[in-house]
Amino acid sequence: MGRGKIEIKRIENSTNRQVTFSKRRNGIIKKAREISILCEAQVSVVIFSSSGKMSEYCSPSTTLPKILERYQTNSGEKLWDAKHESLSVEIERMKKENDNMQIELRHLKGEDLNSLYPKELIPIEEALQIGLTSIREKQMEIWKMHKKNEKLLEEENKQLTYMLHHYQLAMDGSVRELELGYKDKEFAPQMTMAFRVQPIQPNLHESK
Amino acid sequence: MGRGKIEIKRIENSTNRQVTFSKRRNGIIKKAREISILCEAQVSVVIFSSSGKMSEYCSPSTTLPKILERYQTNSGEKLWDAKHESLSVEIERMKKENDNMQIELRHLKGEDLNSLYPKELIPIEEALQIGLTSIREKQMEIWKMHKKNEKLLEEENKQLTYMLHHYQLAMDGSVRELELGYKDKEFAPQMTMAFRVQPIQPNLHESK
DNA sequence: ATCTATTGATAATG
DNA sequence: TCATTATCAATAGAT
Repeated sequence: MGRGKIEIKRIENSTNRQVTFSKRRNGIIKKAREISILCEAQVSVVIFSSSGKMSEYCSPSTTLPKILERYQTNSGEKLWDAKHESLSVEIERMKKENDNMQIELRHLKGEDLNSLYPKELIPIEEALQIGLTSIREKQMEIWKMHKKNEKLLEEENKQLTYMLHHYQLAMDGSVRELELGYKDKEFAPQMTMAFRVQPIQPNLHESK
Repeated sequence: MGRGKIEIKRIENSTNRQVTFSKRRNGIIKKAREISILCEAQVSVVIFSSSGKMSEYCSPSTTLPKILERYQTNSGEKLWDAKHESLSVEIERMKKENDNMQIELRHLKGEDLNSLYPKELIPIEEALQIGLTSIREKQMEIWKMHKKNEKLLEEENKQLTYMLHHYQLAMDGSVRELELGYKDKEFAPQMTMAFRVQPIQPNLHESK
């Protein structure tokens, strides 16, 4: 149909090809719309041009996903289920892993022990023993840290008390000097600064 | 095109509709094939007749899943990703659950304790203590069962020994009677049968 | 894009 | 469903 018959093979002229694509694409979509209406058919057409431009048609009575769903049940072909399958396998794998851990946890917590053979109790007991030892070591470690911290604070306290004492002596001196008529009031504060100590900041959470 | 123009609206005559469907479906698929070849287009056509019969065409250079993949990236529409997403969410959820259990297990085994606050050590210690108590109770229970079993076996032994003793006495009697000329040899075995006891069959795995 | 000669598709019919 | 064919629709090539 046209000014001449054309062979059905790739159109070499790029412009011609592009033009023919446009015309025929419109034709196909028009036909798809017509058969949808005339025959109550459900039609889906998806067309990509060689340049990558997409065109589509879908019967108004449906949607592409619905058509594809129907396609799958009808053809038995998997369009996207293949992708889903790998995910389902992954879920199955994790579920098993989950169950195993759940069971292990329950056993460690002393539950469901009847489902075990007597022999199987031994490694669990050992694990618990090791866990308990570790926990208690950790607690001991923390307790020691607290203790050490206390000691440091006590020492700091002692030092501060000592400083304070000197400061008071100095103040008393200043007051006396003031009373005696000394004019230079700058010395006393400078001296107290010299006695100041670095605050100790032990960190109880250093392990976190 | 045909012996008369037709209006584009539902064909009421069912037979006509069916025939027209067939013809036009072939026409569309032919056109799809042609544009594929002429213009290097990628085309997918899926048609369902009103009676549910499916026809499809897909360019030879591709497959329907590939076209749909391209459709999705091109249109941004989700064809199957909704399902895909829900599965991904499920996987994510399980992964988190998994991780939590993994951590709990490690803590119970005395690992990674540095990642905990001192306060958090206490419930773990308690859980371990409870677990250990349960395990040991279970072991004690099993031990008692063994013990009980032993006792039963011992008793059975004693009984059997007693029976054996009687049997031997009876045999001795028979022999003596035989020596004294008694003819009735049937009595002795019958007496031993009367002494037989039921075997005791304790089941050490009764808890499994 | 638009035009139009020509081929292609198909409605009606058998 | 299949074949025929008159008629309309699509479109190739030109503008």
